[in-house]
Amino acid sequence: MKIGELARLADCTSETVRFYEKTGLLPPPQREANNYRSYGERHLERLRFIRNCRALDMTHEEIHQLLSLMVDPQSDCGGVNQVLDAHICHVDARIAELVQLKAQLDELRQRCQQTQALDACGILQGLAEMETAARPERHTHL
Amino acid sequence: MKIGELARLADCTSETVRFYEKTGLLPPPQREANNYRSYGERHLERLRFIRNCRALDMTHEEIHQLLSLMVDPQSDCGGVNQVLDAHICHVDARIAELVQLKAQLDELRQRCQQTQALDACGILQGLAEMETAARPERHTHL
DNA sequence: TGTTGACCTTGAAGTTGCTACAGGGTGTTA
DNA sequence: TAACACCCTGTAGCAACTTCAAGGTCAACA
Repeated sequence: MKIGELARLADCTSETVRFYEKTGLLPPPQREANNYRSYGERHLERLRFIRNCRALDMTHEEIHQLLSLMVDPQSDCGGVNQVLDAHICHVDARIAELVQLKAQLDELRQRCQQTQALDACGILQGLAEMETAARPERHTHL
Repeated sequence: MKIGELARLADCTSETVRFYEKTGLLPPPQREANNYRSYGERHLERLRFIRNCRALDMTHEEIHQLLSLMVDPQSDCGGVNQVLDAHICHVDARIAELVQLKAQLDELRQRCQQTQALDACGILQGLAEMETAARPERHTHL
């Protein structure tokens, strides 16, 4: 099948497929006489796998790891489990960050209960006076 | 004061300051005879304001809006409140997305309780079979 | 036969908010 | 005079794509 059909079946665009090929996530397919890319079922399976991982917000690197761990039929799925556990930790960490951020924002929002002069606005005062409390470094990509 | 001192006082780097100038978030300062940038208190206040907004994960565009809304001393803070409310909505939306994602990941993780052969691993099966359920479009930048 | 339209090709540039050079100039101290 | 910390400009890199430009291919229709 051609790239457009593959993309449709995996719910993405042709550009995304070409991008995955360029970055090594998807192996280069065969070409037809007219230089069009020609894909088979294996490609579709792999692309769907990748898209599913992306739907779970995994990075390309995490996906790469999974794909590498899957090539050796002798190996067990311990590595796979580790990658997933680590990813779940990222998500947990990001949720915690955002919940904390949300609390800060709510507190700031409380400071101005009605429309008033700029000078009196508690939000602007808050934004001016906040201690640029060295914001926690990102440990996640989310 | 010179750029390095300004940056230190606002807890960022000189590169970041120059970047803000280039993108129009910070106005170009005067220059000394040697072409060094020369900043005053007003610049520091503005930079701190920007850094505080960034610490709250606002985008440059949101910050731009706030800064624009602040220049007219006649106006009230209704616009400011709106920007903040919209931002809080973004954070709420992102938290909801991630919580939902976390649930999906936990469910997937359940499918493989011990290290086993790749073929049997419920996680890999899950990743292969998941319906690429057109993942919800991002409405936020977070 | 010509042409329209849908599809394919490559490569480069844009997105966000910086960070990290490279290659130079300036200024103070030893 | 040299070392060193600081400043300057401009460019490239990150992630994961998206968009655009400029063109090639192919089937169908008048």
